[in-house]
Amino acid sequence: MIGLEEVAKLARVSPATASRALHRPELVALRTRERVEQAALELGYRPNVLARSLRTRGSRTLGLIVTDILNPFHATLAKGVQDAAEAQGYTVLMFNSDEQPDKERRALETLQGHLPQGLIVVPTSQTGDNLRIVPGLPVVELDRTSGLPDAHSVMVDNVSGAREAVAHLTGLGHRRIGMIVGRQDVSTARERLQGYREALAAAGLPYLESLVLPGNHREADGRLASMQLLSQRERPTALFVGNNEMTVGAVLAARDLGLELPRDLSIVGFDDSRWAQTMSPALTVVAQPTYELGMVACQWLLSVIQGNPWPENVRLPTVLIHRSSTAPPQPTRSPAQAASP
Amino acid sequence: MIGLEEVAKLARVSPATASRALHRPELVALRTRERVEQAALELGYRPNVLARSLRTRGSRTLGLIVTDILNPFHATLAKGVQDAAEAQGYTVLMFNSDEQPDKERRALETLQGHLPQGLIVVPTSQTGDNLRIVPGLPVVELDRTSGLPDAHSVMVDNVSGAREAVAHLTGLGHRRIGMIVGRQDVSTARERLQGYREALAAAGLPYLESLVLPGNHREADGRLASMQLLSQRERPTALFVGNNEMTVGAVLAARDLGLELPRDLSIVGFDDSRWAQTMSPALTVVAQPTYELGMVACQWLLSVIQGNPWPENVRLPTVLIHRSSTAPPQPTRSPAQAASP
DNA sequence: ATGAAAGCGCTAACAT
DNA sequence: ATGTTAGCGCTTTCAT
Repeated sequence: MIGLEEVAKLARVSPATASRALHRPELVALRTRERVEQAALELGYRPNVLARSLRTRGSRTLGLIVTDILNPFHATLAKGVQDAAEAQGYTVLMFNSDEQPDKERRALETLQGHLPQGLIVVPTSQTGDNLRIVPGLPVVELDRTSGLPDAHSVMVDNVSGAREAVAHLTGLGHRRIGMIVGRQDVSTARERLQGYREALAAAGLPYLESLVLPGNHREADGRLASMQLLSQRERPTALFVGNNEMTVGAVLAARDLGLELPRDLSIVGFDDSRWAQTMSPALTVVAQPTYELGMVACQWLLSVIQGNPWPENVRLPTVLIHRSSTAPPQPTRSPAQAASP
Repeated sequence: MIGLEEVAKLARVSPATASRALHRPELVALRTRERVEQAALELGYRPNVLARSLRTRGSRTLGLIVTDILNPFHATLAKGVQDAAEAQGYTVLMFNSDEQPDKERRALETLQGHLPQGLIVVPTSQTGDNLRIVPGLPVVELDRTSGLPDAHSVMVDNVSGAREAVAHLTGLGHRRIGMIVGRQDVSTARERLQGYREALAAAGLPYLESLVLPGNHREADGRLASMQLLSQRERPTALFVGNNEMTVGAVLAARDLGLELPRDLSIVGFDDSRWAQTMSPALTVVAQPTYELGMVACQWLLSVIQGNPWPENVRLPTVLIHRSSTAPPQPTRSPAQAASP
């Protein structure tokens, strides 16, 4: 490997000067600087960031922990983070917690050894505890919040997004609206449920526990919960589903039950995706600015690392995209359609 | 930060002994070792991997460059790599080339400073050149090959996968089979085209250039190419599409043209996905062992890093999954159906 | 404006 | 079996 010493020798200066020439140009005479730059170029010099980090205790490295890299939503978040980091010359160490607090802990332990300068994390239920592994590290929580009182977070406005989605359904005339909701120890799930309740209240509809089924954010859970919900004697005419994966499950459940969208059932999902766009019928969804979410979180973190104060927590807006999976409920329903299996 | 020195002090040994106790246990008396371990635990000691790497010139770090992290195929590859690396205590630095040789080059430059011990790369067209940035680094090419004569690669058997797909179509009785093929500077595209030709030949069908349209691996290209292909006077009765993204485009094009699958058109895609599974009709595809691909590549690289010789290049098998988008061609076709727009 | 020297935290000779 | 010493490549005082 080409080291600074070789460069210095070729440029006939000391290693110290060579170092300064390359990243403190103002401290060095123009002519010497040019010589050093020339030498570096000639030798193909690449600074050893490990040595630099060790010395400066600043690694130009950020940690990123997402809960499921296979979920396109998270992949998009990650891309936003990476692009923002790269633009400022930072390297991202990405880990995957798979929603498991234990894997998150291990990721943090590994990460710590790399002396990251900041962390962006999509929290699990134990993030509050786990973060004690990296005391003093600037942390931005992404998409959800761990609930730590001094947490800094970049999220979408889940309450309003959910409210808008459900208001759309009530506006169409639906009065029995089911919800498949995520785990209540995840902040997004709590907030989306709240939006659902608010929209019902605004429409003068009662909140019925029997219409709200929990799922564990995965397709299979969404499918199971939807099956149950749609097999009730008096099944809902519309469904609001709390995340992208479970929405897939809901659509499949409807299909299994022979329900045609939107004639027999309206569905609104949370989070847009190509899948939602290309399904037939195309899905009405609450779209999130996913890429921006990641990018903003990263820019925000970098700004703090560079010494600026923490800004206020950020809430990006969602947009309801009206496609073809929602329609007014059937004016009349034959008993056959309400049959239980 | 807690350093080895603090641990050593608490355990009343020298830093050197503390270091040995923690990762060369056999060189240290059992009792001292226990004292050191205890001390490390008590203080929450985490080794500074930067310092370690600097000293040992071995960073326990691998580079991974994929061409599109938003493509679920690549996300799955990445997960396979990460899981395999983590299992052996290696950290993965992941980058995204977006199919741009230039971004690939920058990724390699950044990576080099981190002293990676190996690299896994999904090559772009310039990877051969770019790899000169990291001379001597063990490299595994994943999914595709750069064409370098001494490249080591982990791929699927594209020729046979494509051949099987097209043979399936000829077996159903199709005689006009179109193909949407990727860029010919990407090895997978070349190989899949070859499989297509072989299957046609085996069925005694001529290879018609007019039935083979190129696309740039993206949905939009697939859609455009399919539109053209399906608007021909005598349009194909079946389509073989060279990758997952373009298959989406092909399905949308068919939909736009009012063609019903599989009655008016059979489609086989390359690479399975949830989208392919949940589309209606569910898509017949050539499935790849994507996760295994990433995992094998990583295990392979690690084995080489640990001093073993390079194994033979690996070709994992594909599996044709027969779903509902393929059927025998219509026995008769009314002129109306073959109309051009 | 430049150089000499020290040291980031760790590990590997080399001693004992 | 353990301690002493040196040095990985870089940056940063402190001199000059």
